[in-house]
Amino acid sequence: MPDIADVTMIDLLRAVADPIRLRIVQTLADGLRHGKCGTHWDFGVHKSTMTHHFRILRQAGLTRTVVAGRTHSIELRRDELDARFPGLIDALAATAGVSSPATAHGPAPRSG
Amino acid sequence: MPDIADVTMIDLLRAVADPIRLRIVQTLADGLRHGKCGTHWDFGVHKSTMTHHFRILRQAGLTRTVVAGRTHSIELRRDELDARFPGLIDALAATAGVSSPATAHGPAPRSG
DNA sequence: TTGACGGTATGACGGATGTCCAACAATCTG
DNA sequence: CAGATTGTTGGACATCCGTCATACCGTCAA
Repeated sequence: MPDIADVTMIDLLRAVADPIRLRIVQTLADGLRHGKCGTHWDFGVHKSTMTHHFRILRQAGLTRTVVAGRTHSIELRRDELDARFPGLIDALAATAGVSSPATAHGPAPRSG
Repeated sequence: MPDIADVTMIDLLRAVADPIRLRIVQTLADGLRHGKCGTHWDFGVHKSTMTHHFRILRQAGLTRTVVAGRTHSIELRRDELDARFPGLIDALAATAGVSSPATAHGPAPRSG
């Protein structure tokens, strides 16, 4: 896990410029710890592929890994990232890329 | 140039996840129009390589090209981008990735 | 028309990237 | 110990990406 001062914006952007990894970061943006278990992340890719993505995120300085027994969990390095790249995580976690744009008729927000 | 509604966050992130293109976007963040002329952008790469990067940015929905005679200029689609991805351009344009992180103090706020 | 300038289009090439597979390691359970 | 669970490591492979070189096109100036 790199020192946050050594993390460049390019490192960070390259890490999140992948559909799977962006989804992971957006999920982790809730501030909670999430397991690496395949049951939680169902992207339809192989187990080792997920390991690969988790490694990219960690090496990019985005996440921290917590090992407990035989289960591993990851969490965003939120405070450090917010200090180094103000507003970036918030912007990435925004639902703009997930929800449908105004013109398209996506799933109605179901106000209830 | 794609409709802003068709632009995904992944498109956008892939476009800026390159040193040259991120610098271009950060420069364009001043809201002004900048020429594509090689004299303005000296990245030490070939002319056609710059054309390639400009194309990526345009196809990703980040920039707009204005042709005047034999000179081409580009500008950020700032308003549309801010509406679709709130805070993202601001976060990318921040100097965090440019200034030196060595001290970890960040740029002095210069109260003046 | 000829030439210079600004930029694009196309093809080629080496390196990076995402994916799978098989093997391995560490931990809990019996 | 044996077995199951969780995750990593390494290799292999196809694809994508950034770069260059060349050729080409449109505009302005003689």
